[in-house]
Amino acid sequence: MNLPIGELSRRTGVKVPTIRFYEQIGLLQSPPRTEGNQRRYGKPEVERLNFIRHSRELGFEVEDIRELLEMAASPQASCHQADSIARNHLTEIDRRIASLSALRGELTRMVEECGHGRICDCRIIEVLADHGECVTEHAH
Amino acid sequence: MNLPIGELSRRTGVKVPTIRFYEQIGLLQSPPRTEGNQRRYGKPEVERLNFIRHSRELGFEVEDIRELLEMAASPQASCHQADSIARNHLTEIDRRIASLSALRGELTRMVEECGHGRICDCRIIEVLADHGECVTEHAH
DNA sequence: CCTTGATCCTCTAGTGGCTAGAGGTCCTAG
DNA sequence: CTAGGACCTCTAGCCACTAGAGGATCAAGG
Repeated sequence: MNLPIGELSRRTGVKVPTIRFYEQIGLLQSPPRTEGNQRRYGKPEVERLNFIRHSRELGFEVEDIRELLEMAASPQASCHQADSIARNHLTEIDRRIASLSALRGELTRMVEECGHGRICDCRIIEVLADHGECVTEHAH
Repeated sequence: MNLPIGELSRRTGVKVPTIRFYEQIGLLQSPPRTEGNQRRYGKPEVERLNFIRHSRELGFEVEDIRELLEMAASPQASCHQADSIARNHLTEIDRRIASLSALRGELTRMVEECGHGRICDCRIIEVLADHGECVTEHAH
């Protein structure tokens, strides 16, 4: 277990530049180096990076992950804060889903009403322009 | 109709720096200036900017909007391309909704299973760590 | 021991779509 | 003529990476 960065990358599915980036912003600690200045990682880093990857996949922001990692490091503490981060995130996801669904509705209507004729009669352009006429190039 | 940028901003709901930004990236043409070098806008710009704002609200990317604007400027052309842009966007929206919903499911399960006890027993942290034990701070 | 080529290093800059701030000029009402 | 609000340009920052230049190191084969 003395993995170079490429191997850590393969085991976690996190790209090499991203790993270095995580180190730079302090999500990962600086690992020990070889004499030739190359990073070498152990098992704890594999786990920590998997934790980060999974959290990112679930859409948590880096700042949230920072807190979640701290919590994970003190197993005897209350998990109230973790719960709160997760719930806030859930609310945000719900908000995004709602907004995307509304948007989907408007887009669907737009596309369905398009008569596939000239731009001038196109509902898509019309809806975007938000008024009853074609938008004409303005000669000012 | 010889509006300063602040008035254009008020009428379209697009912030002043954003208008200047749109000009910089070529979404809006450079308007005429006063002797004192201040921008003055007319009605066509109000319409064009409303078109842009509405498109952004619907989640279209700037490159898409660039094309849509070009189309809107040639009203006799076929609207096939507009239709295609809108359909692609709709597909992308569907993809995002699906992905967020899946994520919502996992998050909900996580939050519901949290026993509100110690981190060590917390499903949230456990799921994120993706294995059966608490993640412990690695002393290397 | 030496070469080869894959992997590693650091550093800078770019992505998208803005937003913020510094430091200065202009416009207009009183 | 002055005050202060609105305007100007320019640079830098946001998020979470990604790309690329230009060079060093490592491990395996000859």
